[in-house]
Amino acid sequence: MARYNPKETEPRWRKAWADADVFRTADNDPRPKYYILEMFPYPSGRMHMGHVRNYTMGDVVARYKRAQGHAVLHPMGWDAFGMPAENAAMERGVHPKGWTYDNIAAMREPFKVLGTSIDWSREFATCDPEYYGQQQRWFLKLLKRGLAYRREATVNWDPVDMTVLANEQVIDGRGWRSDAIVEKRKLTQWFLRITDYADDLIEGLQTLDRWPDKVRLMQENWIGRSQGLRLTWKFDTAPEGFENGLEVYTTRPDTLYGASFLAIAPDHPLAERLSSDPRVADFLKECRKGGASEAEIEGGEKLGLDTGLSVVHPFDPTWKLPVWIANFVLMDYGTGAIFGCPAHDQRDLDFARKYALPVKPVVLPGDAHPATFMIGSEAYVGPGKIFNSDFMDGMTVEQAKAAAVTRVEAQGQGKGAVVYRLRDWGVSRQRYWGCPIPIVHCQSCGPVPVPDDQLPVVLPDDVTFDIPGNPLLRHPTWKNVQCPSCGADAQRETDTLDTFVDSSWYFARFANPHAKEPIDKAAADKWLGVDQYIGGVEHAVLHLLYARFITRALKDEGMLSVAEPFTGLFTQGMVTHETYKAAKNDPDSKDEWIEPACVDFTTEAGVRVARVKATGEVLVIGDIEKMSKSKKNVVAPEGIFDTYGVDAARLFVMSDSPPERDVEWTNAGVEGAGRFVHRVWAEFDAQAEGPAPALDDSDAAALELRRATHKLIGPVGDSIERFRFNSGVAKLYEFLNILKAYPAAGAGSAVQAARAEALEVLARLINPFTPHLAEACWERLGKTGMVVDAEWPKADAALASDNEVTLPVQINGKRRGEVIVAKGTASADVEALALADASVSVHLAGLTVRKVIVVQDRIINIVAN
RNA sequence: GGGGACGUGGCGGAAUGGUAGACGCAGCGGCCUUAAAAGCCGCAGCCGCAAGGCGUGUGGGUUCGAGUCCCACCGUCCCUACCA
Repeated sequence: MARYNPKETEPRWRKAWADADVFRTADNDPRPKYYILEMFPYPSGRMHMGHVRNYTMGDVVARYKRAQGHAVLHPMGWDAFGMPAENAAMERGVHPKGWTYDNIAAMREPFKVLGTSIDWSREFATCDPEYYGQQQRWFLKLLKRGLAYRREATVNWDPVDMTVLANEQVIDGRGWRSDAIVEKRKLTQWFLRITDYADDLIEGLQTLDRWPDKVRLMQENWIGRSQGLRLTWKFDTAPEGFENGLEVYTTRPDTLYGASFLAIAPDHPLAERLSSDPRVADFLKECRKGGASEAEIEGGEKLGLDTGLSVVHPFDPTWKLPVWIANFVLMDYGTGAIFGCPAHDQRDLDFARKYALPVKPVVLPGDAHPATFMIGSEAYVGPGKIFNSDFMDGMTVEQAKAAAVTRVEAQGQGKGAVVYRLRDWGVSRQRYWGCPIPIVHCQSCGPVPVPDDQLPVVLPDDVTFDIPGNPLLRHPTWKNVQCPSCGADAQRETDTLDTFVDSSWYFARFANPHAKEPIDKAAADKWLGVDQYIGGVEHAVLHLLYARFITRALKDEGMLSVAEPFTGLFTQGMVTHETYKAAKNDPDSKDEWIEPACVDFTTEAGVRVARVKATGEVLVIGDIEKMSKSKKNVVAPEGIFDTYGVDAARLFVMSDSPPERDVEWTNAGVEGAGRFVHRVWAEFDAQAEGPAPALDDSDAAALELRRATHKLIGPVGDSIERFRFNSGVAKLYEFLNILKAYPAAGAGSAVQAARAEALEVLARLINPFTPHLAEACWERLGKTGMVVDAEWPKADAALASDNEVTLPVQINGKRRGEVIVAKGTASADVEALALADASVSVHLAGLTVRKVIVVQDRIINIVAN
């Protein structure tokens, strides 16, 4: 009896799968298709436990669907453009291209070791010219449709690194790498018109019934549709250029009679118009200083300046309101101007109290009296009846909104409008390692698309990173070209595309990764949408929204047939680990984190104590956190594979926690999974070799085992379908405990026959989770072929359902006994049995039975007092 | 400020409104061993010798029956944020 040796077994089976090329997907496979995809990884060069969890999850489903008879597409690629490669170039003098492809090569190995059932023939990286060239092709089609455009926009500019930073890269107003104070700069940038699809993207969410509600809600909030009124206020005396008045946007036209001031954003054109006044100029300077970091907004005080201008109320020509510049008004939402109704908006109220502006309530809560209702320091934002409002008096808030809009529209001063929080997607990046935007700028022709026969626009290799800024911009020759339109000297666009563009269509490219057009429509029609997409929830409003937008845009371009890229979505939790840090005397000193590999544990006086292995120094056990370099709580998968085996690692991440929740990595946990692997093998190893004897249901023990076997099949499959892998694994553990009670008896016994059946089922049920072990077991059973190609077992319905059931008997909801009856026994008979039961009747002594509830085959409850 | 999720043993967690705590980890006892490790067999929510009682964050409600449904509160976590 040889102990199972994963180190020897696992590579052997991976080779067998590769040799047989079992995971290659044929486009002409007639079986029902199933497209499963995990969010493709960034090639950092290191696989981490999050990858193990993500890709194992997908692999469990992929292998299960294969066994269920689906043609499964399970491809793999690399999200390979982006800043880390350029940072490496700047820090270490390596080339981003070499660095990236080296990383891909380094990561491909552990991904293969993980044993996932991936069709590697479809692999590509987004930095392959073959891929990004096709991306340029469809970008130009979007440009032609007006979905891509250029405009001047305010961006975060890092003056040291001389580059634009994304909002996420600005930390407390400083560049994340340079630590320089970030400036707001106006630059001409490329945008994708995602706002054209705002309504469509909201509506589409309703069709995504296999997405988590949470993600759908996050997208809905992010798009932020609001219904309101655009309203133009006439100036009492109009400043030059604003003769038409000042347009504001409001969602509360019902509160127009409660208005007490107008306020414009500091970067509103009117504010700029007035900045010749030194008071205004000073104030605008003050506002810009603040920066836009969240912390500053949080504690930020509301600042305002009265411009001295006044406007006329739309419903009362004698009513004049002051126009202020206020720091809390945002230029890029609505019209950049608001009317303030302090009584019914908290920000307006704060502002009004500070600058002693009038506060006039116009919405009366149901329980309040008009004479006594007062606004203190809290605005009233609830429902009620309108008052103090002339023609709207007595209306509900909703009625008044409609009435005000109608009146304003009739006066020609505005229009009901829908406004979105969502902004167009700025895709320009002043960076080298991205997809070049295929445009040539010509003095006379303007921006000209690069002609199709000159695509792809390939990144030049001879670039330098010794000084900050965009290497493409300072490249001596690359940008100098002739205008494709007029032939004059012209310059290439040196911005590259946001890497989120790369990941917005890769799932469609997998249908045929070497097509001569961006998307092979026939292949895409066969495979899309992705039946099951799996990834982290952190992409809920970034990647997952962008991909939905691009899919729609490409559909409208006729390149795709589906509007939704991912019909099923699952967002998995993170892999966490305990943290360890050196005890410190000075509370202000920096934490010194210690890697788990350097820590030993003992239990002293019932308390778990962590010590540094080498020195014995006692450590502080910190929080359980996402594995990260900074906390040094990372456990490398490769080491775990080596120590415990790949299957044990896979099994542990699938079994310990529900998949949507975080899982804490513990060595004890993976050891437990490893024990299961060995115990499974021991059962197969103990089975007598040779053909199994015939099944014999007249043997009670054998029949018992057969029942357990057939009862197992449904729940395990169900747990995979419903993404409850931990429960499925628990069922397998439970079954093994049952199986062990039936020792491999002498050859030819009924129990041995039942065991043979149990093992054959078990090998197929563990296959999704521990595929290497499953193959070894299958081989041990003497089966021909590999278990990877075996069908999912079918449960015998008669065996899987009991013909006897144990019914608990409750008295007033407390369990007092049980009766065993044949399944489907009539209620009256069950009731009689229950009342006759000795342990029940003891508790009924002195009580009168009022009612007996019998739930067939489930429970009996006796109501008595 | 707005939105969402979640509170079950020492720990991770099971439980279509129907026997709460499956399964695993840690723990305890035993077997095996010269010994240890591994392995195997058992025990194990809490109080209690037991009978029994109490138990799913707290307080109410619906129900024959609530971890599960409803209301309020407390706590933890996540997302989002001067969005007019």
